[in-house]
Amino acid sequence: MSDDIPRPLRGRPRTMDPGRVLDVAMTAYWHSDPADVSVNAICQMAGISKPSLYREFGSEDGLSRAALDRYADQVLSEMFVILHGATGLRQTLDALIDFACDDPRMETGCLFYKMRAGRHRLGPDTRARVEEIDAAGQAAYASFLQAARDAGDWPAGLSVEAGAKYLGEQIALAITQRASGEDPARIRDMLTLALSVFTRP
Amino acid sequence: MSDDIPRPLRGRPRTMDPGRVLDVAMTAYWHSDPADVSVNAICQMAGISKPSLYREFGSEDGLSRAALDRYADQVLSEMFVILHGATGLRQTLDALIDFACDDPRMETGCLFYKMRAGRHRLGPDTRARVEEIDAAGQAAYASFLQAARDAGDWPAGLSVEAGAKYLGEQIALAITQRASGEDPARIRDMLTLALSVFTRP
DNA sequence: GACATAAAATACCATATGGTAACAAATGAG
DNA sequence: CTCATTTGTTACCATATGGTATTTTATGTC
Repeated sequence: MSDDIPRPLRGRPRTMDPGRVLDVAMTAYWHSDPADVSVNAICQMAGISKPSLYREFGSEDGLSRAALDRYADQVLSEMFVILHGATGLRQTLDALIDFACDDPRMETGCLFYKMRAGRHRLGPDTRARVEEIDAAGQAAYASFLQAARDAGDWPAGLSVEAGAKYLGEQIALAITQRASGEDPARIRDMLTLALSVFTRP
Repeated sequence: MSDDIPRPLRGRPRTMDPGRVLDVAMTAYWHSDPADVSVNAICQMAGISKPSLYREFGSEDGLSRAALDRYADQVLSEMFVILHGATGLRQTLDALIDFACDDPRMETGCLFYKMRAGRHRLGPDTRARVEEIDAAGQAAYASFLQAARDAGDWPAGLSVEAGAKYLGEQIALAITQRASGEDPARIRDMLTLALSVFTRP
């Protein structure tokens, strides 16, 4: 994944740190909303000029896509860890509830969900990446639920596909509600209620 | 509610029909997204000039607020009818599911939910109205559920308040998913699953 | 020092936005 | 007919956007 760009031998040394710029962009997109953060604003926050940014990322689409990549690596991966290290249905659902409702990083919502909600405003590359992540997430939910089903615990008359979609949407809803300042206890109650369909006869 | 504006005795007769303009605006906001429709575009679609619109509605906030008012009158009222004419828990939930999943008017989503999702982008008046409608909706859900609870059918350990919030959010989710082109059958399955918590022991 | 090279910043472009000043046209009152 | 009144339209404003042509600055090479 690390691009190991060959540093040139001659020329003015670069002062712009792409990683730092990406951190700025990712945080701004994340804590506010991708549609409400302009490239101008990011340049100002990062203390660089616009052409510097455009040389590195090509376009706004390139920047937002790179920011989303970084977010997937640094943040979203944790959710996949929870799913892949699943021990049992109830425990893993509880872990997901804890993550969605209590993890301080999700206090201002999830960048991926924000981008997905406003995907029609994204550039083609970023949108493609959003759909990729969405599919990966759904697959992870599905394989987790399939394992639970194989282990026995499963409500009758529910397909794994439908359950995965449902689970994903309920978690997205909870995190999105956190971003909009809902009462955390209420959110937890609602998510617990929504996911109780998996663990009740 | 009808403003019965006294038509002046003198002056150029008006050709602009505020109702028609509001219909154009409401439909555009509704079928696209409030944040993606400019006043310029609305003027063009309605075939009027910008100052005409601004004389009538004062500002973009005034226009969007008026459009939301009209939407509440013409569309949202139906949902309140379903709730007030509630006959039983199961039947009314089914009616809500039908409305959310099958009503052709919700095929492109719900203007109210779209505005609520992007409320931070709205002007103060429109946002205030959104919150008003939100509270009214929640109250309607609560009184419906309270009646069901009084009638006997109610899961243990669930407050009416929490149930109302949950119900409202699940319906909002379903309608929002319709707007983003999800498979209608899948949406119905998910909403049915979500609302099954009300009707299962 | 002179020069190629790469990165930086300034200053700009076209476009779009919400909003308005200034003016034209259509009516009733005198 | 003249004039006030009301509406409508044209043309404009300041601001912001994504994006770029141009120039300046800092380096290694010769």
